[in-house]
Amino acid sequence: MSKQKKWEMSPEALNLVAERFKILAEPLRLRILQALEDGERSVTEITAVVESTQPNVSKHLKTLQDAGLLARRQEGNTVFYAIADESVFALCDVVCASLKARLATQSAIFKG
Amino acid sequence: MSKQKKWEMSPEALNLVAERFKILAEPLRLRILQALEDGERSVTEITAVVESTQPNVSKHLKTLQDAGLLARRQEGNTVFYAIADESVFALCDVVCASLKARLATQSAIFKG
DNA sequence: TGACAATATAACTACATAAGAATATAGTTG
DNA sequence: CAACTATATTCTTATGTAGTTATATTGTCA
Repeated sequence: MSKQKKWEMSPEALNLVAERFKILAEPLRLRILQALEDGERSVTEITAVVESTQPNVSKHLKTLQDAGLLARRQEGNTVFYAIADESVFALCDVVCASLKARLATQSAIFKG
Repeated sequence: MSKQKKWEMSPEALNLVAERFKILAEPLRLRILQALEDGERSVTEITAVVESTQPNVSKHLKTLQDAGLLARRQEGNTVFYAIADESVFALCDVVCASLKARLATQSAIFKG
């Protein structure tokens, strides 16, 4: 692992970064992103996949779209959402690897 | 950019990922991590750098430590905290790049 | 136009938590 | 032990927001 390069961010920049993390800090929103991994889907489809209510899903979809993570496309009566920023998957992968490493370390404690 | 590999995570795993994002979704916590980028620091030093109150900083330090992101070392009367999980910097870099790209796109709209 | 379907919005409730203030705990030094 | 310093904890207030329910909006088709 090479050292990350120096992190020179203003407090204002950190506020924006924190906002992005906040968007991703909701399990249902992560499930929505996961549901769209293979391509666009309608609101009804997403609602079924993530097993929530339609208004709740609509609200989260708006949040994700406002954050620039989703794109919206309307076709007649139905609205399709799609991933607009693939970096979310990279972020989740990094977190996942970190969590796995941590759990492995903790688990090793009990193996004596 | 190559496509991320398929994302097969259970809802429970996504809950854990969301929790990690939630830890990072606080500007002051990001500033604390930034303050520790170059090595360990005492609580007093951190409090001065991030310009907050000591109790508030202590609480956030505990949150970060509980999440496995910081390590704690006590020496006499003073306590030093240090980064325990370098992945946080990688995460911030990814978010930062994504935000920059988005702002560049938006800004281009006004350049005609 | 009227009935229907898909999506969005509004009002509300419940819960989580950040920040501040006061205090407690622990370690040091005289 | 007493005085002091560094850090942690407790309690409170204020704010944000996820989820629910009800309703509004928008589009289609008869």
